Amino acid sequence: MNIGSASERSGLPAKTIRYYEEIGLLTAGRSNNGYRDYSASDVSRLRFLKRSRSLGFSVEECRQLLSLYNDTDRQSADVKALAMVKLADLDDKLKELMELRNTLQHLVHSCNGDSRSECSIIDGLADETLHAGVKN
Amino acid sequence: MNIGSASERSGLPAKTIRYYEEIGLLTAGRSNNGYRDYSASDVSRLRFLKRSRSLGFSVEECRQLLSLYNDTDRQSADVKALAMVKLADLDDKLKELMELRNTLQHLVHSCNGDSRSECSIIDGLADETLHAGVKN
DNA sequence: CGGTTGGTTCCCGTGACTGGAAGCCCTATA
DNA sequence: TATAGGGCTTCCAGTCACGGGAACCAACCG
Repeated sequence: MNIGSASERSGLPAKTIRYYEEIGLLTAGRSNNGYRDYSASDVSRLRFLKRSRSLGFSVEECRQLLSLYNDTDRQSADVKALAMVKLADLDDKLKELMELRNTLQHLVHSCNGDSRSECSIIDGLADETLHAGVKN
Repeated sequence: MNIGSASERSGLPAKTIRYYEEIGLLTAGRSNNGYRDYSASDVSRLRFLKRSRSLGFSVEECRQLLSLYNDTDRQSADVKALAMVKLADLDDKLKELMELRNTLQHLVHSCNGDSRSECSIIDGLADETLHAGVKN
């Protein structure tokens, strides 16, 4: 099938599929007219990539996952190890974002939000000691 | 003071400070020798920028915040409105990341992680119906 | 006077695409 | 059969927020 159908069936934009080929993630065959030609299993792999990307794996991590996907002799422990690292990354990122959110919420709550110029958000952004203060 | 001192006192790399000047965020004066020359209030603004960036504001949002910072006649409601939008963005992002994390954790838990090739993580990544299933 | 450090500008690279231009290929319709 | 359209191709540029590094000038130290 042409790239348009593969795009539709995988949910990935054609541009992205060509990009993945360019970086050697997934190379399709070519028809006589020069068009890219995708098989059903290519579409499966594209879907695999889409889902892995949407779960926060980087393209390089997807490259590893895809090779594990393609290798039917792999050990599930290898996959699990990769996923657990990613899970820990996500937890770190979540923690960081939560702290950030709490600091910002603290700033928002402390601001009157009226027509006066005094603004504790601005003051808080200017004063880095507030950051540590919020953490406690 | 030179850019090195401004960098040290603000905590921003010199590269970043030059970049901010290039995009018109904060323009410093120049000494006779052509070096950039920073005042104490420039350093305050740089610190303000650093903190705003670290709280998840984009450079364009920082541009707005900085103009509010510079404008002593502003109304605190304007600042609060901007901060609240950002807070809502952060909440959205957190929610999305949490779902993502839970899906991944589910996949990790369901995998035996042994030497066999059967791997429910790989299966889960290949099968998008699992995603909806995890949400419920 | 030479060496080191710290400024300057400029350009390239990052990650993961997205948009757009120029041109080929295929099909449907007048 | 001519042509209009849509889909496909490649290539180039832009995104965001810088970071690395080259080539060159300025300041300072011994």
